[in-house]
Amino acid sequence: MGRHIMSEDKTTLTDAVHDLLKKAIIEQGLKPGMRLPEDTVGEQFGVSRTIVRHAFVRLEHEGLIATRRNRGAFVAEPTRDEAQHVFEVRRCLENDVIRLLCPRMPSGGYETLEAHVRQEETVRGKNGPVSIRLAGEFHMLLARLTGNPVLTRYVSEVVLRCSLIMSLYARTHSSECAVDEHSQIIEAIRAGDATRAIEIMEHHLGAVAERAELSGQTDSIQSILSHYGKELAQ
Amino acid sequence: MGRHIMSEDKTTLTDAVHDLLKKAIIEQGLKPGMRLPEDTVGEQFGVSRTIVRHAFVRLEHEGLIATRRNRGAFVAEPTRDEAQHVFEVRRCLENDVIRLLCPRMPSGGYETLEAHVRQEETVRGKNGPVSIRLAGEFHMLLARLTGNPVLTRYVSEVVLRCSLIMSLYARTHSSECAVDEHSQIIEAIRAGDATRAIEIMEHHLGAVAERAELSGQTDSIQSILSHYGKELAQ
DNA sequence: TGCAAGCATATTGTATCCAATTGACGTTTT
DNA sequence: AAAACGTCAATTGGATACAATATGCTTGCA
Repeated sequence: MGRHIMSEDKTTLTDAVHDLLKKAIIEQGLKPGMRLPEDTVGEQFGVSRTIVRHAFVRLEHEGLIATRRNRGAFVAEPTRDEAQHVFEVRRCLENDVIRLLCPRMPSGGYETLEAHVRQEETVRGKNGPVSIRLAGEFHMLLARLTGNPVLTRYVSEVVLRCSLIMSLYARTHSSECAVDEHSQIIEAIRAGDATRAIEIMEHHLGAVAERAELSGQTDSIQSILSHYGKELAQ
Repeated sequence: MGRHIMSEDKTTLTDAVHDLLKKAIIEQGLKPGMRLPEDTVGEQFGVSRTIVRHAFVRLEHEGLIATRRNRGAFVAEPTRDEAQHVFEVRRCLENDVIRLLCPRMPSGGYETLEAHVRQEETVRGKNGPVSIRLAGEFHMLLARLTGNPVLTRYVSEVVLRCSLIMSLYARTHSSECAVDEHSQIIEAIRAGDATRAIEIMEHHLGAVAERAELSGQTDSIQSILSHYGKELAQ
């Protein structure tokens, strides 16, 4: 049956539904490939299909769902190739963030970052989902400190898409980010050493991408079909 | 009255309306700040408000329009600060493109680029709108050659937003891009000299941004209100 | 005559309704 | 019995209808 969502009408219904679905996808409540019927979602949240549809448009633009004409919406299920593209852009953008940040870290920026890292350390190992979320937020925070909302949005988008990708391809979720590398990045930026910060960042993200098994294989027909080999093998 | 748009139903109505509005905004048929009533647009294209609304969601996400609750949609009118943020991201992304492209320009890439530059040269000076469009497309083409669709989309978005910004703030449109610098960038990439290519690109985009008068002033309250001073002055 | 409050209109936000496409199941035919 | 065809339920694409909010104008009052 469901009831209305918005506690206060500061935002529109579409925004509310969008945010909830986004959260559900990131937290893997909704798994990649899962179908999202419009009226099911609408009933669940107590809104009409119109609203759900609008939310879908935005989610698709953000790469979190895919829609197929007359077939509806599905939680995005990026191929390995697509995943690699997202990771590549993430590396580019995060390096850009470092370059911008080195000469103009705002006052209080380091304190904010260190506070965040401390928070990450306290939950390390314990609460899996929370530590994954915090790891992502570290990178978004870094972007936000550049003071550039356009860049911040792009970074957020790719970081979130990476979360989705990891949930698809990662062998182990192993907290997704090494917390101590976050500290090292902060220190390198504080020292004004962009080159070193980028080096660490590259290693940091490279480790994540590798864990996702994106490096070796490609999306060849063979690699796809290999998963189905057993059913045909006699 | 208006008739239906889609010649063939390869795409959805929303896509068609979205593309038309996008084109109209970029070509300055729709000028920044202009109001976009839903039913007016709908009647014009022969579709219902539902479709227009969906198109608006995407256009807003792309930063080409701004919507205010219960007040409708307007063609985006970025402030100088916002404009500067867009330009900054554009510089970052285009430099990233160069870094990626240097070690892996696809075969036939240089030929495609040179053909494009030749095309730019033939219309140089003559057809203003066309040469502006071609200049933008050079940068999108460069991005596309990386083979990364995610990066290509982001570059396209900021390039288009820059067009909008130039139409707002540029003193002279002066073709917006120096064609010979495009050639120089190609040559630097061909030589594998990313540093030099980035240097030229920075100068290239810096010149564009300067023409937009973004460098000096900021968006302080004073600078905004100064435009209205006369009306109150006795 | 100038300002404010209230009504009227226009436009947006949301829900419902109709048409068109899809996928599945059952039937028929070879 | 297997394959192809046709019908049917379910769901999406799109339009219309209704409710809520903002804007503009008129009118009343100081």
